[in-house]
Amino acid sequence: MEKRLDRSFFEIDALTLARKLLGCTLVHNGPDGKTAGVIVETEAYRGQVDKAAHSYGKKPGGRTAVQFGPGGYAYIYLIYGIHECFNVVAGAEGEPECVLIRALAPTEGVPLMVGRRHREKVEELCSGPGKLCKAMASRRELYGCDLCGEELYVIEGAVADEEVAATPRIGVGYAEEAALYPWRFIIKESHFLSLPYPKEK
DNA sequence: TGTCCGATTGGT
DNA sequence: CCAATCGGACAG
Repeated sequence: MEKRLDRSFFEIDALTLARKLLGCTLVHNGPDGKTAGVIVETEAYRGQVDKAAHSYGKKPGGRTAVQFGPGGYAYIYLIYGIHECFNVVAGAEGEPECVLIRALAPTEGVPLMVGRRHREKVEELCSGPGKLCKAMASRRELYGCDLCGEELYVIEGAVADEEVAATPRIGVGYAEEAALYPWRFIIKESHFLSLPYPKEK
């Protein structure tokens, strides 16, 4: 029944991985308990060709070091001095790519999430990159954590193309031409997105 | 060493 | 609309 994704699943380009992660379930099995949610919103970042990526034009080392390693590890960084964002490293060794997880539909550990977030509504527990990190206790201590391990892992899942939309990424207006790349993927009808998807006519 | 600013969020 | 809050990136 429940199958955990193995290393090979993550060893592909970030664009492909971002799409394939929709419908999969991210699990955090930490000291305080277990939380999990279905991935409903992702964004691809490709360091070799993408001005919006932290690893763009960079050599291995520093904040993005883990991105240069093999796929299937956690890239977590501090944003605005306050929040943290969780990414899945994509691609093979030497390819600095990753997928930002932007929203989840909670499936397990909701009371734990409520306690960590100080919010009651399930729809708002994980509806943004910083929110889901807080809800799942993804602190920077998990930087470089193996996603094929026991504390952090992903369960296989899928969604049909008709349920998916691709849009420009959020908050990357500074990235010139890359700002318009349709590298954000969402499950359109999900009620757990960071931004509502406009009604189709 | 110093300054600038962000892959955000929550409260005015 | 705006403050919070800090480390990475880059200029000097």
